[in-house]
Amino acid sequence: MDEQARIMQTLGGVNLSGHPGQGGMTLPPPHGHDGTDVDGRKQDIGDILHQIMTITDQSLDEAQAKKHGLNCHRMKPALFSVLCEIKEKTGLSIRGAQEEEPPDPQLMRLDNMLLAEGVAGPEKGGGAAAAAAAAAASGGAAGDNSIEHSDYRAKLTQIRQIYHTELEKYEQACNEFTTHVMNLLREQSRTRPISPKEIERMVNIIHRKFSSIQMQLKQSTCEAVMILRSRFLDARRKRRNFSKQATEILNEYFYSHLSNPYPSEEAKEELAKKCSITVSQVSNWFGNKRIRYKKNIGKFQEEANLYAAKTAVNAAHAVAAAVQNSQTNSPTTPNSGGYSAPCYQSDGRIQ
DNA sequence: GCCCATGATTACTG
DNA sequence: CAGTAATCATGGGC
Repeated sequence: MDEQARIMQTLGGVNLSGHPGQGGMTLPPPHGHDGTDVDGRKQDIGDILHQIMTITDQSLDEAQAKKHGLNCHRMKPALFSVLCEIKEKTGLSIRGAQEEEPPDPQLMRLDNMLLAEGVAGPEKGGGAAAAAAAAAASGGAAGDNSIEHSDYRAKLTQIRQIYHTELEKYEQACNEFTTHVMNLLREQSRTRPISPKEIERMVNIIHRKFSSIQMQLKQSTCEAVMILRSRFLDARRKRRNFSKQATEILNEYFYSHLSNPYPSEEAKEELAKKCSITVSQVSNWFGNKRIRYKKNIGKFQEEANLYAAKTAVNAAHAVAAAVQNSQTNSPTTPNSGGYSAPCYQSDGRIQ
């Protein structure tokens, strides 16, 4: 039994003895609640503190001995029955205070969220749920930010681990404390009447206290997941300019198909591969480009001319190479960029 | 720090 | 569901 328990036990024992002032542990008489005697109360508290501070193993042993003496006292059974009687009379108020706890809606919400995020619940499902959540958050664009996905999963796993460790700790502490209190009460029940109901009530109080701590844990875990998610979503929205090369390839395609700048799915895939971006990024790019070009053709004129010239040079090179090729050995016509024939005029305008 | 360019998102349409 | 138009939010030049 630890020091605290011994103190409590001693206090209980001494209190019960009804002989304050003996045995080195004196508790002040109950105080009036008028609040006028503030100085006196301070003095009392000071006394109590002093008594606690001056507790020694010796005084505790003395108290134990006194308690033992009391237990063996011939008047003890009579005193015990009187206490039982008093208890019986005051028991009504305790019974009246009985309450069945309805499930806390906030706790349920937190539980549901933790379950949905894969933090609570079975391990295997957790990872899958997290991955699914991540995929859903990315708008279904598969594979485009797998780095963030794994990062997200790793962080979520970390949160999950911390959550479970803490939860376990709380549970253990709760059990330990409950056992401790029950032992204490059992011990005390030898000198004062304690009904099983009271013990149950006490256990309930302890459990409620611990579950409120658990609720805090759940709340902060939820917050952590939320922050992680928002960061993840922010990262998704973060814009990175495409490489110069990629923009060039896209522009070349756009201006060489100015009459119909709608790449087919295959063309998009090819462009995506060439630019090291996703198909949806290619679609975004063309969507943006079309609308921006249409809105201000004048502004893009120079660019259009530039790419028209570029494509023309490419085509010329291709032709030259083809001519050279045909002159040497092969009858086939090689393709410079892999694109279809440009359908632009020399000034870059749509045909 | 401002301002324009630009990639991403969203609401809407056919 | 692809495409349009508007809008958001950031990058980057000045």
